[in-house]
Amino acid sequence: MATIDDVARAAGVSTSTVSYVLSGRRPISPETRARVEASITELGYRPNAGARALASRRSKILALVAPLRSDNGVPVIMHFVAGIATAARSYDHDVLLVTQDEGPTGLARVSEGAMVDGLIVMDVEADDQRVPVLRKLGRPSVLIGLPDAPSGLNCVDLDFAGAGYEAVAHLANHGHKRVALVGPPSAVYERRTSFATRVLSGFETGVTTYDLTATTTACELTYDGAATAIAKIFDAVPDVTGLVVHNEASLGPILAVLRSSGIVVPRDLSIIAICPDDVAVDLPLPVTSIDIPGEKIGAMAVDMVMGILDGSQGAETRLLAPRITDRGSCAPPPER
Amino acid sequence: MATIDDVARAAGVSTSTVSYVLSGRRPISPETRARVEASITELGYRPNAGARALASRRSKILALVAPLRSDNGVPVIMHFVAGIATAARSYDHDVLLVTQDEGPTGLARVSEGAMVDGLIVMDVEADDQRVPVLRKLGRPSVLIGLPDAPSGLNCVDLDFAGAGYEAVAHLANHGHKRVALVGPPSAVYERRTSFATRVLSGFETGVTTYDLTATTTACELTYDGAATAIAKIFDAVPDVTGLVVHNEASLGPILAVLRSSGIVVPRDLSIIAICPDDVAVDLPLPVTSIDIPGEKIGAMAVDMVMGILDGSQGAETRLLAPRITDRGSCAPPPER
DNA sequence: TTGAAAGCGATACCAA
DNA sequence: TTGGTATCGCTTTCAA
Repeated sequence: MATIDDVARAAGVSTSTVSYVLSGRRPISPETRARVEASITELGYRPNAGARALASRRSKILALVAPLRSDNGVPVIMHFVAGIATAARSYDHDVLLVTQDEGPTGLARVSEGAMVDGLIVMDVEADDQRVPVLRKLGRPSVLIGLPDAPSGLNCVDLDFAGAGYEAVAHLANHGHKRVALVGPPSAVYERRTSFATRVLSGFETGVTTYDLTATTTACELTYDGAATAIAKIFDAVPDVTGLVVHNEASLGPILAVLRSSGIVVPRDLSIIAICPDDVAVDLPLPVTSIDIPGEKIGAMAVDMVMGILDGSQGAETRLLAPRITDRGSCAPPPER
Repeated sequence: MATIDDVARAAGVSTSTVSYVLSGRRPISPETRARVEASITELGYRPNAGARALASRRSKILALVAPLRSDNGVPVIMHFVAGIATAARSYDHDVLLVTQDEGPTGLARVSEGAMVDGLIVMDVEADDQRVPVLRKLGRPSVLIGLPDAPSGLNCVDLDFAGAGYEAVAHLANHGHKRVALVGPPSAVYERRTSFATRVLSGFETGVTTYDLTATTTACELTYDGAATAIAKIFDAVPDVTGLVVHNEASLGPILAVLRSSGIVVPRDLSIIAICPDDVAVDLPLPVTSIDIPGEKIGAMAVDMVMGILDGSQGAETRLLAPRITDRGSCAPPPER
């Protein structure tokens, strides 16, 4: 490969001039710039990433710590990753994938070796082990999610508590008195995954506010799991009329279970989901839902990291307001 | 951060000695090694990735070009990515995520800048634009999939043609005479995505070999899509008795459509799927399937890249033999 | 507006 | 078994 010196020689200028043409950090005369750019294309020159990182102390790489397990919506993860990857490229950065199961060690590894300029951490738990590590590292980082003690850290996410609340409110406003929450698999709760517990608390706030009768249950990602969850709910609140489903993967199975039980949506039971819009649409019956805008949140996370990197932004937490799209799966409860 | 010189000073040895302790490329006396290692832990030293990459011409990073769209199984992609990320770590390498939609440019960018040591490319098309680019780059690379002209390149994948064939054979051996293939969405065929066309051709070979009546159809990833596909099939081959489903996302919807049409599996219709095992299990009715072992294939891809990197391996293509797991969704066809 | 040269922090060759 | 040092390819300060 051609080096920056090759380019300089070919263009008849100094090395530094080529560097400045590339970075734009100082004015270059149009003629010089043209000659340099010509040589660059001619030689097919591409700066060496390692050398650049060494000299500039910037790798132009962001670490993304993503959960590659699938005990909880896979599509939604994809949306986040896609949003992050795309946004990173728009800042001329790349994304290094660090798997969740490397744990806190993974963060230290890529950060301390100066392999990455910043970190984005998904699937945050309430008492996340990585939070203290992140603080120590002192590198720009953004959490997607909301740990118990987010002070000094940057967080971005959907306002899941708000989403839980609004879902209940939506049902209550339709006149429902008995509602239930179908959440993610129990493992997600056991990890105290931030978004799961936040939806739960928002749901409970709503239930109290509107003075409803309610029950909640986890839901495993199998058809059996969906059937069990539904059975549990009807057991706990026999004449339940409204369902909040925060479990994209189980949405299809749940609808199937309901139909085969002769329960008609929304005549007998209203449903509102918290899931990506496309998931809510691609069902036998479109479901009213609160969108989880993964791509947007991912892009925001990148924006925030870049903001910290260029010093234009301090620690903050951004929670996106929940937005309901009515698809007709909620109606007034049946007369008793 | 501490540098290698800091460590050398602290341990009272030369820089090169520290380097050799780290790399193990030359014998070091136990005492020296101990002192150096002590200093390393004490200082919390971590080699600078950029400096190391520059000097050694090895970044210890592999590029993974993955499709972040979702017009075809998302879980299966996750499996591949997980397998690749995990295997890469076992070789002390990291994974840089390059999105599909950067196209051939993305490959050149990370490769020519020496950002990565090797590339793994997923979602390969028959006449993939990236194949010639890959050849030019001259960097170790492995395709997951099989392009039309794979010569000189390294490929690894499930033998999808074999899978298509074996699926048909499985049905034929149960006595079926009229079968159908439900494939991925039409967009996947239009891109001439390698795995889709290979299953198709294997299916057709099987049909010819066993002298069956058959039809094939794409299937969009919505419930409507599943219903349409089923309707089409029964339209083309009214008394079809065996189904090969190569579309993990539609498996659930298809089963739902069948049930609501009063078609009982496997009494009226036998089904064999080509999908990851876990998908075949987590259905209202477990389905006999040919596994797509994403993690394993991903790990093999990494093994191959590493093999090329250390010169122990040349260009080759590895196709994993299809393996059927019987879950009882295939039975002899109903008497007419 | 441009050039010269001193780093950046490792690796690995040449000596001893 | 160990040390000294040139080198990797770029950025950026200092000078002109």
